[in-house]
Amino acid sequence: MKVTIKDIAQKLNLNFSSVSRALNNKPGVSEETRKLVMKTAAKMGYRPNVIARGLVSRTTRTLGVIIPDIINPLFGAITTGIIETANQNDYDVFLCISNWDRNKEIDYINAVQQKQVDGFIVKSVSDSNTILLDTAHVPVVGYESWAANNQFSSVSTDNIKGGYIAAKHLIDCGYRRSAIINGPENSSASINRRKGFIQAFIEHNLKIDDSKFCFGEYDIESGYILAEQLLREHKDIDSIFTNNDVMALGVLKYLEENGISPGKDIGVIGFDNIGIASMPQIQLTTVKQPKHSIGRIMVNLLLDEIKNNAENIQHYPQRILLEPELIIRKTTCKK
Amino acid sequence: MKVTIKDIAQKLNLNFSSVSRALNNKPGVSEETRKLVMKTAAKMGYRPNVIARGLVSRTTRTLGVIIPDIINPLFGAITTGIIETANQNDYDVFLCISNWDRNKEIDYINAVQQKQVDGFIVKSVSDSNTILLDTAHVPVVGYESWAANNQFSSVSTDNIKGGYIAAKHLIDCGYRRSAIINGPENSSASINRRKGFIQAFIEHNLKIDDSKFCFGEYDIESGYILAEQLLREHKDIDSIFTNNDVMALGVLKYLEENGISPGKDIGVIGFDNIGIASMPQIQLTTVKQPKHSIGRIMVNLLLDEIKNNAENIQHYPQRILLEPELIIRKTTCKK
DNA sequence: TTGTTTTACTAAAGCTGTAAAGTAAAATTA
DNA sequence: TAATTTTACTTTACAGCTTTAGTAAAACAA
Repeated sequence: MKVTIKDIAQKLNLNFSSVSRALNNKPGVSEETRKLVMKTAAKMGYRPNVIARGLVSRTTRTLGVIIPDIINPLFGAITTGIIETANQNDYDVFLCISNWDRNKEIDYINAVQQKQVDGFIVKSVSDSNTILLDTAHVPVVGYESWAANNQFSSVSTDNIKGGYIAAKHLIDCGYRRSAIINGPENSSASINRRKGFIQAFIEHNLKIDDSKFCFGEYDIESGYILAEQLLREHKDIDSIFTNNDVMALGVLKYLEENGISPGKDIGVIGFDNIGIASMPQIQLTTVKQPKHSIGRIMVNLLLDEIKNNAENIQHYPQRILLEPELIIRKTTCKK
Repeated sequence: MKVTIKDIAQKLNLNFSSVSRALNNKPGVSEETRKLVMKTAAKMGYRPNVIARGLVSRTTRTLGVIIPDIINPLFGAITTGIIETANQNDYDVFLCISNWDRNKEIDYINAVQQKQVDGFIVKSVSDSNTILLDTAHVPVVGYESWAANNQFSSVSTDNIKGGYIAAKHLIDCGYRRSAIINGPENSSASINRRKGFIQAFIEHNLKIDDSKFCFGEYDIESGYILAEQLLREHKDIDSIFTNNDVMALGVLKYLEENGISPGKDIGVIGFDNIGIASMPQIQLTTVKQPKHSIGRIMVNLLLDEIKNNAENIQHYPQRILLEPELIIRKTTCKK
């Protein structure tokens, strides 16, 4: 069925290792033989079994990528960046979707590691990362994983700064009584964005009330439910900072359904700058993350580490922080 | 470094094949030894190298998936369905994004095939599928590939019917002069949706003008540009059928920016039913595809074929057509 | 006790490829 | 022409695992 170098060798009455060298452009075969081998290989439809090759070289040119969810356009864009950059460097990607499930994440790490990936890119749900690191002796780059574990490199947007510029913008617009719709309580992104947000309020001698922090999942429903809850419990809220755009969409949905005009009646600012945020019907003010670049940078970092690892160069984990950018649209414009 | 069965064998003064049998629960080892091996393997942190195992079994429990784009929520959802179902069956997935580029697609097919995937799921951009089939002797399942090549199985929504119910709904709403914003001219989905659409118009003794068909890419920009063009060239258009929701979003963007009220001034119906379509600010009427199921069904079909292939059971390509469903929202409500 | 069967292993081959070492013939040098 | 080097191969080993065949010892039957 499948053509191997042995089949080629047999056909040409050559030893299979000569065929190997001919195909790999290594010395030790005459130009004549090499050409003959090449031609025969092409004619027979030979495709190297890179798996077998990997057994010898102990590399697979394959990366494992574990992401919570690709329907959230944030991760969709990051994943696209990852896959594109990996492919440009002749790596393929095992894509795993943990669906925010800690156990699934661990299962994936084990399964994919057994497939001998050369490295991992992980957006960890909980911080099972540590386990990963101990058991897998494989280079790893995380997204937003620094706080949890600085044994391996991490890339993220500067979330403190992102929270800060979000708050600063709200304050500049004249909002004074903000609420925050956070992601899960233990999410480091959420923690840092909140931290930066509060910091700006303090710097402007404004108080921000703990009771106006609420926590949920990073999805539309959560945004919707928490908006309802917040606005019911606190009549004085004049603006909401949601920890991502998808949640902000939920907030906007609630506002729309209840005849509350975002921007006028209440300010809303999100995080990520997903595509839909720019729709004229939405016009969500948000903090942009360089999503595609995040993917690209993570891969480049990982490939570096893989290379260093192969050459036994000492590994120093790096933390890369990317700049957030304020995108002002219509959901914040009190003045 | 990495623990192999040989390391375990050496430690226990056993032959490595006894270790192999012990770990795989095959007969030929005493219960005592088996337990000892198991315990030692766990203690030493042994992880089987499934790659090496695959060399012997000639399977990798890996699928190759080639998709044009995962930021379009349609493919995001299909891909999620694929990955989830694959994982439930202990398969991993190489995800490749062709970015609607025919050559990239071919490159991917070659690259991934060399990694000995057990099967392919492909949403082909052009129909390079044929090449694939000839060179790769590997089971393949396509999304919307039947018209192009019925050598391998294909799953899709019944696009003719989808187009039909879209038109029927517009007619029922009282619209009479529709335009169609299609995808690329050679897209089979686009062709079939248009065909069904026209059919409904004919059945209702209505005429639909060829000059109101236009073609573009499946993205927001295309929808935007073509809406502008259509409405400039044809003042009488009362409704637009776009071949997917993302394009419809572009149309809605144009309408919003020009003070034209969708639903009232002009009817808009999309295709796919992506998440944002249900946002109150959007409320896009559309034809729903069972996206997640499409992914699931493709994987199940593929795994069946892989199994049959292994058992040398004759392969008959199947065509699976799923039911589209009309989702009525606010962008169509003339009456 | 001898012969047979079963048990519990070991040895070796094979999956596909790379790489290092070995060899015979051709080409070069003295 | 003989000695040396180069060329073009072949042989062998190995990557990590499975599988088949082979073997020695233990268990059993006659």
